[in-house]
Formats: sequence, structure tokens, C-alpha cells
Amino acid sequence: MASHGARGRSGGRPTLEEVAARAGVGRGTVSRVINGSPRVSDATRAAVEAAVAELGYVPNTAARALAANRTDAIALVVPEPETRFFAEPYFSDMLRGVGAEISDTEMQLLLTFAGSDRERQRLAQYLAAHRVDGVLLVSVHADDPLPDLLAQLEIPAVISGPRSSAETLPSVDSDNYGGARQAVEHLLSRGRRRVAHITGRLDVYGAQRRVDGYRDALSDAGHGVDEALIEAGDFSEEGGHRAMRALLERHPDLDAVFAGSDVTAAGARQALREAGRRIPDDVALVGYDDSAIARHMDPPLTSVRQPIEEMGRRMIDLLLTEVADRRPLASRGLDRRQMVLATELVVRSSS
Amino acid sequence: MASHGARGRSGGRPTLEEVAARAGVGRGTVSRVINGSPRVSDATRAAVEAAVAELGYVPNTAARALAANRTDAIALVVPEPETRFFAEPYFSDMLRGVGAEISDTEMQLLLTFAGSDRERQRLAQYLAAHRVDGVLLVSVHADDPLPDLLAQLEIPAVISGPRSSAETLPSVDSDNYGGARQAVEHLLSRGRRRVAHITGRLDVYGAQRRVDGYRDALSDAGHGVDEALIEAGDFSEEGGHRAMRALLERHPDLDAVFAGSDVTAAGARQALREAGRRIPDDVALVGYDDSAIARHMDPPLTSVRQPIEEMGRRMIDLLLTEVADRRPLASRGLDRRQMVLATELVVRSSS
DNA sequence: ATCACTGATGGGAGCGCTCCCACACTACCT
DNA sequence: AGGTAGTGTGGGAGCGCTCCCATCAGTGAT
Repeated sequence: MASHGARGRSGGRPTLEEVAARAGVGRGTVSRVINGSPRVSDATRAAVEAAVAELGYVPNTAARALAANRTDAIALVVPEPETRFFAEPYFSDMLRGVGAEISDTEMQLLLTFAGSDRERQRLAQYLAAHRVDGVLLVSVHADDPLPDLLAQLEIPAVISGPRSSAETLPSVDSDNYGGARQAVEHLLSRGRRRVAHITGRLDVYGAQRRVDGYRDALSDAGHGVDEALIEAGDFSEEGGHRAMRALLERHPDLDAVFAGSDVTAAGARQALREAGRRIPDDVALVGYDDSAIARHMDPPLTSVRQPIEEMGRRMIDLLLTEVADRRPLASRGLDRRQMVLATELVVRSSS
Repeated sequence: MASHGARGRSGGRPTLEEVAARAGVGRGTVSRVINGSPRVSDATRAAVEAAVAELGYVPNTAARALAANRTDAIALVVPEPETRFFAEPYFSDMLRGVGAEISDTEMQLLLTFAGSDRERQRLAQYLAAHRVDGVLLVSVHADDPLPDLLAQLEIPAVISGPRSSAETLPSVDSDNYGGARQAVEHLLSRGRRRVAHITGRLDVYGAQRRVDGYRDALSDAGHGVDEALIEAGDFSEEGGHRAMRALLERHPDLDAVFAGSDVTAAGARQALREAGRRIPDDVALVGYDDSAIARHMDPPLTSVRQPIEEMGRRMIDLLLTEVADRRPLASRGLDRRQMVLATELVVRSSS
């Protein structure tokens, strides 16, 4: 009956007010029932619930967001181009965990890429508009300005891997250092002596930690670390291929490779093949992630499993707590919530 | 300073009203500028734009959604479990096209899975709450109730593949029939005579059309159609594996297989290997989709390329038109917008 | 001069909710 | 008896926008 709202009450779309009238109570009471407040008598609650059911009432989220200044949505931000996202199982596994966990809640998940400058622009706008209550940051590079932007906007955020040992944001990570040690120790125990390492992107802290683990595993076993056996990769297949070729050129006699990711290992495998090296006869190969690729590779790839799905779940948990507490900055330094999950070596025939 | 809104004007978050004051104009005028209405003089527009820039004004979407009764968001609905989504390149390619196209607009994309009953429940709620302006339906099965629900809620929708030849919703599809014909004709031209077909999920119309194309290509070439050479798959790798085994059992002498998807072909390849058949020497193999899998397979897979990314783009175009026109039902039957894009056979060494 | 128009503008009303204050009531103390 | 807490409840105010109507020039026609 409103002047411009007269698009006909057709579809129904009952309002809180209508539910209240139907149940014979006030607006506030219905709101309390909808939002699960305990301050409602059982009888009233029942009456309201009946009215809600009869009318098929569904809250209008826009109105709620406007009045309550929250959106019931969080964003998963991937600071990579879409192509990389789909190429790397790490991301999709993470998304799966996140999706599973969030579907138990009323929250809505937004998938956002911030690979190109244009996308980053849009994202900044988006965040500035406070269209999400919280943000999940996956695979952040050391110099990424996003965390600072979020802090400035006072938007709660959780990060998948800390940016450094002095990370201020809550984070969930796997034990990169320990995982790398496991991999290298395994190779050594198999009698391999010239173990190379193709790193991940070194501006990702976790990749650095894997290098540390690689180094320490060798030193602790009484082997020296030959820097020429370390070659930088970037988590990609091409990167793995390129790095492997470089390593073979410098060290034709290497007998094992620990790759920074399964995808990297796939690239390395290709290069090894091209060079006529057999796996694992001539060169043993170990990957990281234990993604689907590892199982499907020929030969099946030994890999360090990190519980990526669980990491996703935990991130959501942390973030929702953060959002509920509404103390994005206040909590820092007090109880820094940095979670580290254990890894596990899955041995297959490539090593 | 409102009573409860007094959470401190800290963050800034200027409102329309503040911009109006700054620019020395009325609220309505600022709104007009923001929304690109032509009914504003150049001088005023410039003044408002300056104020917007100075204040760093970003519209509050919740308020806009409430007042204008729209959300500026559309949902991409995948009626499959998450696992399948990530396993099948079809979906991610589609998403890539959709994402690319939509990033040119102000619209927001929501990724929604409706694989489990629980997810479908949530989705229904979500749609009932009118939290999106439009819906993109990908890979809908014949008996899916979702399209009807959308029609009932008067939410514009576009479907990726029609559910039948009598589809009422606007749709974008590739030429499944023609693509299948190309594949089979190619195999015949290579001298193959016992060409088998592993179908997709037959409750997907496109999969049926591929079977039709397979049949007609054989008949038109003067070959009979042996029904025992057709085995039902489900687009999955396991399905392809299973179907291939069944086919080999029935027809040990088959010399070619046209698989309903690249993933299916991957499963078939595995089964062929296990049976000691060489590709393409003993059995030629052709897939469908021309996804990344096809290029990486060993041997590289001949496949029917469908322009999936472009399909995604076109779907967005259609949907946005539909949303803009706000004539979800009215348009039907008048100018049914059914778009069909051409396919192309990409020949590699598997055939 | 008067009367239509037209284009640009200001601002009231209203979107559907949440928050909070006020108001009964009902216990339970002094 | 009067005070003091609690409970449950109703409803005003306000969130920041869009929509629309009224207003006010300006312009050309009568």
C-alpha cells in the first residue's frame, strides 16, 4: 500500500510486522524469537513460530544488515589469478573445508580473487563498503597490503599461513617445517644422499619454513647442505619443470628431489622423464600437499599430507569467533591465536 | 548521534547525506549522480563527484538493497556436490567465464552448491529470501525442481543446458549433437569401424543429444548402430572406468571409443590400459570438453572442444538482460532466447 | 503578459529490520 | 507495607538508501 512499494503484495514476502500481528505480539518479540533470544516465554515463542510457519516468513537480509550493521557474509580472498586457483588443488581443498564448515551456519561465503590489479581495486572497494563481516586470507605473500587494509577497516580476518614468525593476525597453518623434515628424513632413510629441493614461492612464509626443514634435516643427519641443490620454484608445474632442468644441469648426479608442492613435483617429473631419468630408480621424488595429483601420478607420488580441509574448517571457526567478539584489533597480542596442524608423510612408489 | 548508532563515527563511512552537504546539493541529486542518471547538470555532477572523492564515499549496499528491492548479486547454482565441482573441469571453466564477464559489472557472484538435500534446503531458503537478483543454473537434471521454484519466486534465471527440446528458460548451450557427430565421423574417417560410446548422465539433456549425434553419425555413414556398443556413464572417472570394462567384456573387438567427457575418457583409458589395449594402436579414444586433462593425458587426448568460458560469458549477458528487464516470465514464449555455440574437434594422438 | 511545457533539483516517506528504553508484572527481600 | 530486582513485552527511533512528488526556474508558444 506504500506509494512506490506498490509492486503488488503478490509474491507474499511477509514482514516481521505481519508476523507480529498474526501472532498477536509486538514486533520486538518476533525479532527476539527469530534471533533466538532467551528472553521470551515458551508460550509466546510457540505462537510466533506458528505464525512464522503459516506465513512462510523469511527475514529480509538487507533490512537486517542495514539495521544491525552486519552482513552475515564472509569473503574467502585468494590473492591469485583464477587460473592458478583452479590449477592448484591446495585452494580447492581449502575451499571445500571452508564450505563444509560454513554450511553449518547462517553465514554466506563469497569467493573473491585478487590476482590482477583490477581485481584488487574491486576488492578494496568491496571491503570499504563493508559488505562482509570477516575475511579469510589464503596464501598471502609477504608484502601484501591487504592485511593492513583490513586492519584499518577494522574487519576481522584470519590468515591461512602466517606472513612471518611475528604474524599479528590469527592464523591456521600446517607444520611446514616438520613436514619438510619428514620428507627429507624419509629420502635419507631410503639411502638417498644427493637430495635436491625445489622450493615454493619464497615470499610465502610457509615455503621458507620448508626450506628450513630441508636444511635442518640434512644437517642434523650429518650431511652438509649444498646450496646448489636448492632451486627456487613457484608452486606451479612450469616452475617445477624449469627448476628441475636447472638442477639436473648443475647436479646430474642427484638422486632425490623434494618438491615444494605436488604440482611442482608433476613438473619435475616431466623434466626428469625428458632427461631419461627413471622414478624412483634413478631419482626419488617427494611432493607436498598429498593432493589428488599425487595419487594419479605415474608413478604414484610420495607426498607430505597437510590436512587442508581441516585447516579450512579451523579458519572458519577462528573467524566466526573473531566476528562474534567484534574485537578485531583488541584481541591481538593478548591471545594471539596461531594454530599449527600436524603433517603426515604418505609414502607411495615414487620414493 | 543516534542512540544505538553511536558506535563512534570513527571509521568514517560517509553517507549520502554527508556527500550532499559537502557538495551543497540535495540527497536526491547525489543519488542521481551515483546511479548515473542523465537528469543532472554537468556542473552539479562535477561538484558531487568531487565530494564523493574527497570523502571516499562508498554506497551502503544493504541500504540500497532495502530501498530499491534488489541486491546486485546473482548466484551460480551447481546442483552437484562440491567434490564433483572441483573434479570436473567443465564447472571450473564455466566459473572462469562467468567470473570474467561479471567482473566488468557491479554485480556480485555467489557460488552455491546444491548437491546434498541439506544444501538444497538452504538454497531454497536463500532464494525465498530474495538474496539474489538472478540465478545461473549449471548442468541441471531433467527432474530438478529448482527451475520451477525460481519461476514461482519470479527470479530471473538462465540455464546452461536446456532440460529438453521444450526448454522454457533462456539457455546457453554448445552443439552437443554436432560435436558428437564430429567425433564419430572423425573416428570413422580414421578407418575405425567398431566405435563404442560411453555416455554422460542421461538425465542431462546434452548427454542425450550426444548419443543422438553418435547414432546419426553411424547411420548416415551407412553403419548400423549396435546398442551393445553404448554404455551409460555419468561424466565421472570411475564411471568411465566401469563402463569401459563393461564394453570390453561385451565387445573385446571394439576399436574406438567416444567418451562423454574428458574425465570419462581418463577412466576409460585406465581400463583400456589394464586390459592391455594400446591407445591409439588398438583402440582410438576421443573425449569431450577439451579440458586441461585432454592435453595432459598420456597419450594426449583428441577431444571435442566446447567454448565453455564463452558459454559462461553469454549466460551472464543473458541473465543481466533478464534482470534488467525484470520480466522473468513475461518474456517466455515470446522470444525464447536459446543460444547454441559451435564445437570444434581438436585432434591429438589418442585417435 | 500568460500559459504551457521541460529539465534540474530538494526533500518527505518509506523499505523491514534491530536496538533500546519504558512499562507492566511478579517475585523476594527488608 | 515499601522497596528492589528481575522477567517478559511493546513500540519508537533510526540504519542509509531510492523513489517520487513538489517546486522552481527557464523557454518558447499564444
